[in-house]
Amino acid sequence: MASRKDVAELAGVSPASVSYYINQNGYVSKEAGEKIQFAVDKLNYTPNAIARSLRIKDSKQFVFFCNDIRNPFYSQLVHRATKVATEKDYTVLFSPVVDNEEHIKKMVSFQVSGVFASNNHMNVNQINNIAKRDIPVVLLRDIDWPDLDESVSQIKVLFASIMEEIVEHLKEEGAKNICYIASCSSLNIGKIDSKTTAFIKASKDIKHSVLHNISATADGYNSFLEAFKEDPSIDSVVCTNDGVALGVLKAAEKLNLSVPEDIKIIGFDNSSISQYSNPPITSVDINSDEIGKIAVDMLLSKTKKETVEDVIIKPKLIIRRSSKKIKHFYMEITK
Amino acid sequence: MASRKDVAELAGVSPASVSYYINQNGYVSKEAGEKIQFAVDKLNYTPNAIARSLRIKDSKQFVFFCNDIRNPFYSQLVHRATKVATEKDYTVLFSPVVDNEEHIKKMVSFQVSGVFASNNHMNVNQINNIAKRDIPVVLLRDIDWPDLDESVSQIKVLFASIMEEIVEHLKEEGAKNICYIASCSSLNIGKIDSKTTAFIKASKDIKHSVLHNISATADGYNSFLEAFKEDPSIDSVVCTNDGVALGVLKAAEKLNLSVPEDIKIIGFDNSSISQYSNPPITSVDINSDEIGKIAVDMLLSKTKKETVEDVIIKPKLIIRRSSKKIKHFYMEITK
DNA sequence: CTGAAAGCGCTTACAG
DNA sequence: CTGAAAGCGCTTACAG
Repeated sequence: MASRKDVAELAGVSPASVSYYINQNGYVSKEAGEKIQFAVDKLNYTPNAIARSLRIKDSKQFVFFCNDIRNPFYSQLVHRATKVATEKDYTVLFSPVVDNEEHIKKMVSFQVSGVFASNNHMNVNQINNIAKRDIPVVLLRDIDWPDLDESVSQIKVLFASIMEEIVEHLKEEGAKNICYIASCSSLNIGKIDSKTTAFIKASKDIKHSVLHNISATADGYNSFLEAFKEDPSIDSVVCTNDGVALGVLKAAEKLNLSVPEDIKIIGFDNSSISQYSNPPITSVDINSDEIGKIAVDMLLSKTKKETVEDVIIKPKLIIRRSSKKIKHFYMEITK
Repeated sequence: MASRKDVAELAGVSPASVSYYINQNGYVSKEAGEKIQFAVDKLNYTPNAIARSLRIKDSKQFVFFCNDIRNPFYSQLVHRATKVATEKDYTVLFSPVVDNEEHIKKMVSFQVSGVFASNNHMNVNQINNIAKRDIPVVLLRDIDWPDLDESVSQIKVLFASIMEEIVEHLKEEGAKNICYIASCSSLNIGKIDSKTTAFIKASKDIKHSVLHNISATADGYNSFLEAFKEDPSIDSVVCTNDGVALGVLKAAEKLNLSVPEDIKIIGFDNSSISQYSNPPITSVDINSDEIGKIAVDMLLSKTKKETVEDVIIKPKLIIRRSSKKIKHFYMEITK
């Protein structure tokens, strides 16, 4: 691997001039520039980003802690975020390991320029420790943490209002007993996500129940089979994501229940699964693509020490045939 | 941010001793160790990974170039790979930007320990350039590159045999005209992926066609609508992934075609979409989870200069109701 | 316009 | 058992 020194030698200039030339700062004569460019091409030289990072005390790497990119919500978010980061000449360190103190420390120790995290599987201290090191942090807030370091910027999704809208819609369609299938675990105190909290609050006037710790399609399928056996009066299921909703739909089919007549199903994320399943599934559009872009933009602003306001995301309910009887069949395909 | 020097001062030892203590090499007395540990805790010290990387000329970062993690095949692969890498104390730099020469150079310039790439959206030179820098490279081979640097290790999926199996199966079910929907673009010479090549070869005795450059569900939906309008004799569709297959299924529904009687549909990746859709979709299990683990294991071995054999993956055809009339309805749910 | 020099925070052979 | 010193490949204020 050619280093800056090799380039300088070949070009017959000092190493400093090579730096000045590469970074387009400082003065370097046209003649010297040409010699340097020739040497750079010849040696296929790329500046060592690690050395540069150490010197300027910034690696231009953002860390993304996302518990599970197999969830389309996150894969979309990370996809867009990495694209935007790349355009701005940043690079992203991705990690799905979110509950290991040592690992988090390690990721951050790469003199990282900023950290994005979704807080449903982390704890406040982990986030606060990063923020205390003066590293910009943007949090996709799922759980309300009163003692969060105030330097942390948040992206908040308005689950309270959308859950009210969902419950209202289900009531209009005749729901009497709603089951919510949550991805968060009920066991960990302080880890009930705001989606679940919002559901419980929105359902105070109607019979309801919550199933915890389910996020895969297969788990949705099995857990609904079980839940329905225990309580056949369940007539509506709201699911933490579309994959789970698809599992519930399949379970309903297995139980010979008609959707939406016997059982109404609602998912989250408005993924292609919900648009294209049969019947299409009512879902909530949270625009994770946009959140990915927003997250990087916020990180970038924080990097420049600009003041960054928290961002509020207002989800949209997309009603489809899994929750509403629609007389004339039509294709519910958005966009 | 506390540095090693701060710890040394607080503990009353030399910076070198701190290093020896942290890295568990060299000798440091029990007494000195205790003082150092105290200082580390007090200052919440974490060694600077960038400085360490520069010194040992290795960042313990792997780069993953994956064109689109929104595709469940890749999100599963990357998910598992990052988990395994983390266990081994490596970190992963993820990038979906795969066609930008400068960006690739930049990622690699972090004194990276290894690179994983899927080659369907890159070119040989990009890969060879990395390999020439003596960086371990593992390639998920989609396109056959004769002039690939021989230091590159490959994971090859046996598409030839599985495509034969698929075409055979479709013929048995009465297929006369098969359409393959490919994600690769036909425009770029040398970029036809081996899946497409394998399909064309397997279909030499039957009428067939290929649609290019389609990888999202919506595109699958629209492209099939169009293709069927042009050629209503199409009775089978093989799709590059399950998402596309779901789109085709929806299009068939829209056209009032019965599946599998009028039109047989086959997807790829055996994702939960294919297992849980209605009807369930015949698909090909490639075990991307396992590939993620294998990729990191190979990278790790190459890092230790061990000889690494190429790996052959044999996909499995999972037949479901979208391609085969099954008399007694049952749930085709694997695992 | 150009280069010598200090320093980013580490590791590690070497001398004591 | 411990520490002074060289060096990883850069950037950048400073002197010429």
